[in-house]
Amino acid sequence: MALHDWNLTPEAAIALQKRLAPSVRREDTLGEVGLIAGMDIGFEDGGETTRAALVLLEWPSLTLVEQVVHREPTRMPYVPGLLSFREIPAALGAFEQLSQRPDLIMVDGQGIAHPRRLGIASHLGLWLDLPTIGVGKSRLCGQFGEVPSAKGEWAPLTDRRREEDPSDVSVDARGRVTIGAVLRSREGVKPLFVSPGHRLSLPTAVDWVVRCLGRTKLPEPTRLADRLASRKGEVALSGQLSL
DNA sequence: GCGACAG
DNA sequence: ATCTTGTCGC
Repeated sequence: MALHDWNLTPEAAIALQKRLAPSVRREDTLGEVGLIAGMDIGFEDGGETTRAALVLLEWPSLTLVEQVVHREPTRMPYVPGLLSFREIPAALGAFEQLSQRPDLIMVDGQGIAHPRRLGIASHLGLWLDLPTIGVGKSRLCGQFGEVPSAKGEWAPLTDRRREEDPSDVSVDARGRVTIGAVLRSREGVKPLFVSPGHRLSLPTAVDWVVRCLGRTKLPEPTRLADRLASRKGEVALSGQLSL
């Protein structure tokens, strides 16, 4: 299927997610990490234009080495659970302009913390066959208790087991599985929802997000991508170090 | 049938 | 996500 054939009905999109979800890898397959990408989407013209922003940071300096913005007409509406079909086409357009392949990608949105375990981070990871982490600012599904107040600590995000979950996942006494972490990325601020996208485990996903944290709520990769996607013009070259 | 609902 | 002014705090 071509990139632009994603003119699916909600039913077809859901069927596709169920078919793809089993291919998502939740084990660590990370190699040496030297480049980390951050991806986010923004909109213009009241939503008619989709703007994909991509930043590439060098690890461990977290120095910005490349940034890309790609614009194209919006072709799908926002539907909870089907976000990837609306945003991935533009994201891929941005990746085509990137001169280097990242070793890890942090995406604004959920990974497997999704009703069918295929949030935008997982879907993008599958498509690019690269390790991805979902870094959401709010919850899509799942339940969680009180989140510790110290930076770096987190509470598990759990959900009832779904057919899309692997046969070997650990299920608790109540038939629930852990799909992500509600992370305190900064004291006194609403927590982040971190979940594995593709090719890495939850502990590893949380580790990388924490390692990329500065003084702000969002880790550097998505913080810079966020800024590039929201503000107009390309504003990331300098004045990036908030560490 | 009644809520919940990434960006 | 985006539309928007002022305001609180480091």
